[in-house]
Amino acid sequence: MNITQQANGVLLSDIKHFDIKKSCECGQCFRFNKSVSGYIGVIGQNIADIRILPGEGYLFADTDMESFMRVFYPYFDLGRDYDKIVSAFENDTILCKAAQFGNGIRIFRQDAWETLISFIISQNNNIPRIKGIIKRLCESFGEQIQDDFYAFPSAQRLAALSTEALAPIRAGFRARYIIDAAKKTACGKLAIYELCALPYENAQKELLTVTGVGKKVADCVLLFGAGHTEAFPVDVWIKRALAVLYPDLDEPDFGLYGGLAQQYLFYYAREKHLIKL
DNA sequence: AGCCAGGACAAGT
DNA sequence: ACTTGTCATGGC
Repeated sequence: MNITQQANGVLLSDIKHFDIKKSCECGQCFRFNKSVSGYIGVIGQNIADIRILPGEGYLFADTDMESFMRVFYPYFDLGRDYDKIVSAFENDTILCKAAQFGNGIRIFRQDAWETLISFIISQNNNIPRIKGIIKRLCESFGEQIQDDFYAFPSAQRLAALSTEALAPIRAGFRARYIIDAAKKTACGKLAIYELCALPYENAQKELLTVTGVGKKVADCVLLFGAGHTEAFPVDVWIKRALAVLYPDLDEPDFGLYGGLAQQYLFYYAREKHLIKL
């Protein structure tokens, strides 16, 4: 892996296990969109303008080394050895196949608060509409960064709102869940940024105290927003995938990096259009 | 037009 | 402990 300062940004080259398309479209994040030559989205207060340079790598446009190392390096999980993780899957031929198919998927380290709200919104919903609701949420209550790019609104800001005030984002029955999560986070009852330091079970228990957060949403927050790589969110797609791929096992355990296994299986199930039960 | 969506919850067995 | 209806909205 090479990281070099260029005139118009930072170039990431000679990188294995990083497919920006797969990583942005595997359903883990909702704030990235296709651009002319890559993907563009918001990370905290920063705009990530990633341009694909075929055969060369990725150019992170309009940024410098300092910002790259502080914001993008941790977000895109660049310090992790994915080869090592995948090698731990090699005794599982099914998982190996899924891992090969999904090669390049990285687990982004998203903001825990943003992840909580995003996956509350995700319940009984589809990805295009989830993205729309989150977009309206940011445009309505987040701070403008530049042009059409808005930061994710703070818990304090949303905690001051009524469910009626959220009507414009059209979150439906999830509006009151969002407000409840905001209030618990803003007052400190839910220590959202401590979840990464807690053992998995304890962290999950904390999240389950929020109205509208069940096991699946909690596991998504733990995996995508709190660095708990062992979290294994079970949704309808994973249920189908497990039933088809592991018909004899009722609850397969993929270990410490089950979260990555889950992403591979999820991507595999969706892209291969695995039949319904 | 109608089914269903990266579920959770409450009320019923 | 399992099963079922309901929730608000709109993508396909």
